[in-house]
Amino acid sequence: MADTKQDVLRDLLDVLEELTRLTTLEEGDVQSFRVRAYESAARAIEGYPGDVAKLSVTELQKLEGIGKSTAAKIREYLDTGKLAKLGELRAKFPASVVALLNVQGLGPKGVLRLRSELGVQSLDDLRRAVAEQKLRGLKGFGAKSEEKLAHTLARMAAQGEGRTPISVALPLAERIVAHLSEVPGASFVGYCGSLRRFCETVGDVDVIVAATYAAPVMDAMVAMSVVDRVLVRGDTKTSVVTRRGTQVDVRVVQPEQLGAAMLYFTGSKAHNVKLRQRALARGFTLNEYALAELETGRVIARETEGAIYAALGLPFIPPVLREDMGEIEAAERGALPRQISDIRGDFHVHTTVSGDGRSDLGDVVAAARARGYRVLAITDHAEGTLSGVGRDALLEQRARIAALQRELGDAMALLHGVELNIGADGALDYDLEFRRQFDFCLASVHDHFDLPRERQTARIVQAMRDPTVRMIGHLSARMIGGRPGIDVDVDAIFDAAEEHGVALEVNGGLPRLDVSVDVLRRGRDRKVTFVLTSDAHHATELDRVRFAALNAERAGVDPERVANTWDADRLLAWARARR
DNA sequence: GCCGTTTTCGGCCCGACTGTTTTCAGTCG
Repeated sequence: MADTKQDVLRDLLDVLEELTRLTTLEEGDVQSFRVRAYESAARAIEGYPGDVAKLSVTELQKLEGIGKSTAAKIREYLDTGKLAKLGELRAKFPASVVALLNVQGLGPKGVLRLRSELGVQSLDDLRRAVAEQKLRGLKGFGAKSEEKLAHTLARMAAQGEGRTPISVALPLAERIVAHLSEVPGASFVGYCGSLRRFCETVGDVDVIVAATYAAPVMDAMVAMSVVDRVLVRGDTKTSVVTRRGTQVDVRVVQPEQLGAAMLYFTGSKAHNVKLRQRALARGFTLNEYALAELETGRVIARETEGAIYAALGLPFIPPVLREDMGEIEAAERGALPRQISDIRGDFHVHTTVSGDGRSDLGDVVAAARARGYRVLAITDHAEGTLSGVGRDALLEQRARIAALQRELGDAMALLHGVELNIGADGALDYDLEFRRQFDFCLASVHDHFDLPRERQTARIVQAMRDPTVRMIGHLSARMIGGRPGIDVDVDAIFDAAEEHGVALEVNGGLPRLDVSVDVLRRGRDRKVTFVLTSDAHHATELDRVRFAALNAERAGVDPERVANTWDADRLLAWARARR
């Protein structure tokens, strides 16, 4: 099977990333302008909604951040599948040397010195050199940095070099925020960083505290039971590592500087750099304390993010968009994507009828009512999965739902749905006649994750052809930080979704966030309907639909494409439609 | 390597913390 658009894009981004890392070593500087140029080129490619492979050198150069040289390299790679420059650099720096850049605390300068002075060519070499205490004699290193590296290497060996999945980071952050909020004098506590931007994995958790005195906050942080080790303990910044191995940075700022600090620590770095350049062009300078006049130092804005954006001539830009993928330019034009609000229903919810559901039907319905929903589809597992059930249990549930509907009246429409399992060859549970009796069917993959792309794509498209299927659940079936997604041709899925009028789920479960932001970005200009769901297995988990909304907003999906935001009549008509 | 309301050359965002320093380089975000 020929490479699809997504393969080409992924490969191209990989090439640019490798080029960036190799150039970092070549130049011995992460801040090298060449390095930064490659980084911004990658962002431009990532944010381009169309098919990059179709762009000529001239057209590529029109994308911001891509100039003559990088455009030519991109075209060279797309046309020949190779990049001469990359070959040169690979010859100079073997992959095992490049991997040393992953060691926290070790930058390009350190890597180059270790290599030239001690002949360190790999992580194993480094471990040996550290064990033999060879680093302490080296210029620029000492006993203390050697000890630190030993710690870092041990940590890497124990848990891999992985970033922390959002499903771990977000609850951790919320716990820390709650704890630090108790400290007297802390007027605001919140998390920032990539977590606030809702990235799927985070390198660390950034917590920001507004307080006049820092010491009590820092004391409270290092005293938390989740803390394993303290890395840094300064006046404004403290860094710890949790027992699970997640780094947490806590910064204390003066209350009046909160806006500037939030902006700064939320990032992304690229977004911040753009804002500072914008500030300079207006005779201002922007740092984590304030937006101020360059000449006089007079403070222009600092208390809120909104005030700083306003002073830079921009509307507030939601954190999830701050990736320097065109959001500043869009903000300038007044063309930021619309926010997703007024979610009127959920279409993927489990009850105790599923083996893995933990809340009774009545509790789930009450929770949905409390959220002001107008539509709720109950979708327990069909018999095709381990947690699934047979026909009798579902018929019993149907009767209960009918009874509950009589109590509810017009307040909320209850749909008796089911989550069908998509078999290896696309077969669905039960038979067509039985499936037709449901108000709402979604179909998802729960097994056979290793099939080749053609078969994965074919099985899902086959399921989409079934006249009862209204929505495909968690398309990739990935678990962030755990199981990789299945290999599927996303463009073919979009085509089938358009052809058959089948929606794609935006699953709000943090381990899933499926479809991913990448898929959402690529689908936002297609005529595909997306549906936000909680995939709740407990009544309290209905709230996860907000994560689905954040993911869709990250991708800049227009609310019109999101069925949940439609008015109740349209939404209900869509859910009940038959082919 | 990119880019142009001071520029096609000469700039390119900003600060904290650490360790090895005795005034600063490296790393990080």
